[in-house]
Amino acid sequence: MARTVKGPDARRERWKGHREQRRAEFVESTIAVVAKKGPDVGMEDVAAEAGVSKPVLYRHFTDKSDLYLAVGQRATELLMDRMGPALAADGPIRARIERIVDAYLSVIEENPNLYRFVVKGSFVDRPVEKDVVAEDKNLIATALARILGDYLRAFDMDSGGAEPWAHALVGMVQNAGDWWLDRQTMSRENLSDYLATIIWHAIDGLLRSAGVQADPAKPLTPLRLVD
Amino acid sequence: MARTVKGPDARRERWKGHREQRRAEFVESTIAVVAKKGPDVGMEDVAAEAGVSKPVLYRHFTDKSDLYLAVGQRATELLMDRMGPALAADGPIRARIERIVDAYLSVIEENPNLYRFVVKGSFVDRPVEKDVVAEDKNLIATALARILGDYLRAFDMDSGGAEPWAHALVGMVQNAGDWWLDRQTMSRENLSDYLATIIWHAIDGLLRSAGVQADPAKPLTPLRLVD
DNA sequence: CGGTAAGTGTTACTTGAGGTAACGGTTACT
DNA sequence: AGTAACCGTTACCTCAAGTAACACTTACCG
Repeated sequence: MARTVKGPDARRERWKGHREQRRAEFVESTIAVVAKKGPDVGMEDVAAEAGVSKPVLYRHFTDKSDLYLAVGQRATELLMDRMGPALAADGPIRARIERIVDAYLSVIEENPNLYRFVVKGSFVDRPVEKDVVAEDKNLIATALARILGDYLRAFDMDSGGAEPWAHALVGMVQNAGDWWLDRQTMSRENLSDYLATIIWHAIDGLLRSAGVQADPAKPLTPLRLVD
Repeated sequence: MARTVKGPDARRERWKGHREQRRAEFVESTIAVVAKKGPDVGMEDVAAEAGVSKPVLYRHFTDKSDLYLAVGQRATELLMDRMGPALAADGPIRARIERIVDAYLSVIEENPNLYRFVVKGSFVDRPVEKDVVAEDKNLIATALARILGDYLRAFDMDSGGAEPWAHALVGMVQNAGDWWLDRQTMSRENLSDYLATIIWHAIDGLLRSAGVQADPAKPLTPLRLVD
């Protein structure tokens, strides 16, 4: 008799969630071996770190590009875990900027090899919409652009610059962070302070041209960086 | 009798400068094929574009990394040819900033594939001191840092931020340029204007905190961006 | 005019990393 | 015993970077 009235096949249920967990384990193995050996690790290195052979790896990832993507997504989680509280916190605008910047710098400082691996992964040959680095920058820039745009529109100013300004601000932190990662001629605390200073001046200048005179020692209401 | 009184061997003199010229020709071939086929071209593509076989190419370049370096240096020449006049020109500070930014954006707009090829070349496995993109950014940032530092010191201010601020400003233009290159939702003229605006505000804010109230419609004396 | 310097040409080949074929094994369920 | 979904392995393929090894060309030298 056909078993159509029974539940799902338990042999199938047995493995529920297993593939996702396995994939996550391989991503962690990749992060571990990248930390150890640098951003140029190969699939053989990742497999060895995970204690499997390459065919096993390829059962869970389409190709190396797919692994880059998965690692990039995990790196984004780690970054947002750190930056999220700083983004959500309220307080004096300048201090908030400094905390956000510092959160980012602390992440790239703790695992510079992972940062470089992820950035390198942006150049692997594949559709640009799967570029995690570009996606992350866009995410942050879009949130910034929304806030800047809201402010500018509130004062009947041209908000056309909100988006490029947001991308410019993201570029400030990333490029200064890259330079600092290579040189480390100053402490992270100092760099965060300097970057917060110039970012604040940039934003302050834009607001002043909109007729707003903001106090850096106070919260900027209703400026919100999180949804 | 020994030929020590004669000039150098003409068989040798015949080829004087030839290798440098040949190498330059291969660099131009690379730029041409990259413009046509995109940043992922291989050595076979470059050789075919130059009308030679791969061994000939490898007589002039140590490896692909060496080709990346040579192309990056050529791209830097092209960039400086365009930016040099803008950097050297005097005039109202804000307008100067806009011309410099526009010069840069015009270069990456004219040959985006070359730009991507050069940036991708930064990730080829080799010593970081041969990274032309990092070198170019450092060159510009160092010139900026010198000027900012000079100004800050003239007013007894802490100039420790000059270098990170310079790298931050470079990052502004580069990241906004990358975003614009991918999207192109606005004209280059508009983007240059927006970027000049936020850069001016950032610099103005730094100067104000040093007690300087600069007029964007006037030259900033003795601010010089060229040696 | 043969020898030489410094170039050129070519095909066949090597190397190594990404990726896969093809097999057998394990465990729990039906 | 058959099956689902995982696991293991080695040998192998593919392809782009890079090279070995040969012959040829042109202009100069003695």
